[in-house]
Amino acid sequence: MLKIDFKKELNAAQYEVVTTGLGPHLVLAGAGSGKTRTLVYRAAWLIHQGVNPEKILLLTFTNKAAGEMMLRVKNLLGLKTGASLPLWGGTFHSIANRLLRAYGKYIDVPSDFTILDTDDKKSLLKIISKDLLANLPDRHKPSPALISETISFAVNSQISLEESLEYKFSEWLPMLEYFEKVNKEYETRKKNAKLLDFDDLLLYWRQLTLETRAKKIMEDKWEYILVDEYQDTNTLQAEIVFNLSQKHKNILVVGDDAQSIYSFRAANIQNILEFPEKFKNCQLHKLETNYRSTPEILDLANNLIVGSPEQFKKNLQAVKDSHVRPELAALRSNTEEAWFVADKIQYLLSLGMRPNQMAVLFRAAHHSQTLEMELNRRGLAYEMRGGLKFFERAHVKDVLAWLKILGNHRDEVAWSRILQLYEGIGPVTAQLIYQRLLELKNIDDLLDFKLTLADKAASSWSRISELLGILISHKTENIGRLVNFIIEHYSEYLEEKYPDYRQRQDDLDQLAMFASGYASLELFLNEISLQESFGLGGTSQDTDAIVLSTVHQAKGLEWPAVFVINLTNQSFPHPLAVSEEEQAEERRLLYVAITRAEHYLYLSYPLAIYRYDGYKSFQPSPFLTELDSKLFRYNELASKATYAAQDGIEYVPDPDTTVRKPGQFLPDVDEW
DNA sequence: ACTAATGTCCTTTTT
DNA sequence: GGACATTAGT
Repeated sequence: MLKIDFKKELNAAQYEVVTTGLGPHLVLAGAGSGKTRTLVYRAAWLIHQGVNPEKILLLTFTNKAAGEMMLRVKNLLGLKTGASLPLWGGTFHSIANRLLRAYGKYIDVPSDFTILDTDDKKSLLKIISKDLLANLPDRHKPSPALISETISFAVNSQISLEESLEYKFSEWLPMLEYFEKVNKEYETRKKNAKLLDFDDLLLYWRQLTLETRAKKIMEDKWEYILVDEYQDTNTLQAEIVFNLSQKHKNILVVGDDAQSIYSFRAANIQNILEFPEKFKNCQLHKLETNYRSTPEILDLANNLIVGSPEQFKKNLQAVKDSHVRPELAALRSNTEEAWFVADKIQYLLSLGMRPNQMAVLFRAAHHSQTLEMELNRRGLAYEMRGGLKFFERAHVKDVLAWLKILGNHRDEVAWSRILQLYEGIGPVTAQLIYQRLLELKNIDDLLDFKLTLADKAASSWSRISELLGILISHKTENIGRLVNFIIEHYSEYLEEKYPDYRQRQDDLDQLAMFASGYASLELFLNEISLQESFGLGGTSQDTDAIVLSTVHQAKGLEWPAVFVINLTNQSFPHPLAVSEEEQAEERRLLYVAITRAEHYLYLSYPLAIYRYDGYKSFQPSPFLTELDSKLFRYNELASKATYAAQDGIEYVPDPDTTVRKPGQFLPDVDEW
């Protein structure tokens, strides 16, 4: 094991946390204060103290964060990158998945369950919804997405369906009974098909912590629990943490209440606020030194968060040297905004900055579209994060559905997806076939399974069973090979349905390549459903590309130069965020965006966006116009729009304002 | 029962 | 501009 000079490599506050005694600890860590570093060193310190690494559980918020943290622990301990670390670490969902595969039997959860992602969940709810209220036109029924959210929120907050409905979509309260019926049926169908959704993973893990035998196993397994991003845990997760730490009481959680941005997913800020009451003799620590950003950027962030009703008071101090003030730019349209960003990027590149030192952040995944086109036009490589993931793309899911059937032939969602790809098979026939398929004991029985169907459906079924025959007989072979069989069969449909089939074909080839690295079907299916694997979908980790990301996805990351675009009154705060709490969360979201930047920060917004129904004009985000104007450098339009907004006037740019072209948005007043 | 064509609505964030 | 629901036709 490497020798680590803890005292030298950490600041005083971090050192205190890392080397603190046992028992419960709450660490309030501001943005950029070395939160991850502290957690990583804490794990290493415990190990240096002679703690068996297997006794440590490290819970994080995203798989990316987990991967990075495990890597850093390894490096710190002097282990090779490829070496396996006996310490368990991951997201709540991925740990739950591992546990349930092993110990689910104690609470009647089959070990070979399939995980439903959000999209799968919606399709199952859609099937059920159709069945239950066939006579009612859809416009009078809540959408599957709405039902899904209501159920999810209820489970994760541990409240009733009624309370969840009242809180989230009170206008649907009159149909509560329908929600309950759908939910009940949803539970039944999941059970029959051996399906677990994301919420079930947490729900059953909590159940495991209450079951005597499983509880003992977990207590023997972990004596030290470390949790990152605690401000974004939900009620269920907090209960799991509480139950897990009852025996040994060695629990250390890190979080920042100013960065709580997941309440839509039932994150409960009370978890962190009430931690000291819930855990007796809890020690409170604060990390208030920011190592990331320049004082100018921090001033802006602090000024923004002043308007937030925050419970724990922190005062973030910068240690970096002063630099330029952040720049605020208003542009006449979203096209101009894209030119502006692209011009600035090329300017920074000319200063010698690398593409991967820059990121463009935005509120919603589709806000990047115009910019993407512009970057493509200029031949600038970028990596898109947020929005549809590789494994959520329609064609990828189609191919995966075959593998899922192979792994669990009762998977209703996968069957329904595949069957309806074929001519002559719609929802009704698909359901009929599925019901018959339930008679099968084993997927192998499918080889001599006979069905009577109408002409078109019958010929489709024979094509389906032909492929299944091939797959079943090669079941134990390399997964990449299986995927190739499926692609061969599927490509005809792909070319017909999608004009951009070439690109999609590439995706599938990548999938085959990726799949060939797995030894077993179970392992493969397991991992993809929680998206634990990186580097798929056209980009790999170490590509030198500009990052385009939603603010949510950017959480925990940092870049020397950050652009936050589309900061209009119609997107930040998002118009659907109406309540005071939601507005406060939008403010924290912008806070997270701003605090990602180390040296350069550009905030911009278009005054108009061209859409299908003509130009629509916008005003600057209220979060911007309320800020102290001395904190920015403004371009001409931005200063006019800001003054107008402060006087409560809508600003429309003067048509005589000099119109600029791409390449003409170089710095007006750049000071460096 | 399914498909193709027409009409209508909304447009967030994610494990 | 696109997802999705409804409607008319096979």
